[in-house]
Amino acid sequence: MKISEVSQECGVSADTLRYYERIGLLSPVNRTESGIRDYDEGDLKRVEFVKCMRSAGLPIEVLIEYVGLVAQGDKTAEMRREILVEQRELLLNKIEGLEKVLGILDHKIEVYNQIMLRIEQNFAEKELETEK
Amino acid sequence: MKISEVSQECGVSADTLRYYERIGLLSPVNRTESGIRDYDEGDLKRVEFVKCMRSAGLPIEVLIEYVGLVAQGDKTAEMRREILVEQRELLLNKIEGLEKVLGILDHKIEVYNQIMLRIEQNFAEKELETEK
DNA sequence: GTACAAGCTGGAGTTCACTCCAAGTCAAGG
DNA sequence: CCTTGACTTGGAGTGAACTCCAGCTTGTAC
Repeated sequence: MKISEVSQECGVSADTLRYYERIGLLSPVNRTESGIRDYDEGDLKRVEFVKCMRSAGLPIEVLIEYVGLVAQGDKTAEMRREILVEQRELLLNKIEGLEKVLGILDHKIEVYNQIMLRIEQNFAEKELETEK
Repeated sequence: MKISEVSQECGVSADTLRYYERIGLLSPVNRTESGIRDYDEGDLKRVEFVKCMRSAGLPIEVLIEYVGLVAQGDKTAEMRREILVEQRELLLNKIEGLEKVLGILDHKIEVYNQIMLRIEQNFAEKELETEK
């Protein structure tokens, strides 16, 4: 599978895929003899994982550390778990913060709805007055 | 109230407060005759609002548009409501996305927990073997 | 009244995460 | 074979949102 196909499949630009590899966020991908990247299923999965975690705002640095630990094998499992637990906690806090803001927005919208209603009523009253 | 106090109170740096004012995200604050900013309750509220919306990732550009409309008075109420509704929708989508990722993280952590458990068991078994 | 902390301005610098570019190599169709 | 489009690299550029700085003025404590 070549880079353009992975890009299409995963919704990640080819530039970004190369960038991720360069900074060590994706382990080096196999190449054809002429040097063109040839992604396999495992690569696909790793790309999807990174994409998913990035979509939740996990910093690239943390993910680099994580994939570095994966590369070091089983003995780093505990450290990886700790990273995941920490990021989970941060994500939960973030979601809770966003939900609060969502509530505030909902409230503000409700207030605007009331205002719009009153303006409409005012308008209707004026219509009536004009008819008199 | 001077800038350092507002900064303290709202958890927004003085630099950021000046920056927000410069780009029109906060309406110009009253000054003492010598030119030093003197924030009033209304300013405080506006700062809190901006801080709150920014914390949820609403883009500065959108907020500038919004506060611009507020400055234009009642006739822009409907437009403001539309902005809020749109941003509410975006925020909701974002939260839903984050919740999905949270679920994935939870699942991954659970898998790691199983692994850690197995490693511990292995360890215990080896201990037993050594005792034999 | 003299330090010195805090305020001001315009502009430059920083960080994060890409994104684009130039210049060269490679592969498939006609 | 030759064109055309996709791939390669290293490095430069971008955009969002601050953050810092130099050089100046102002307010406060002793």
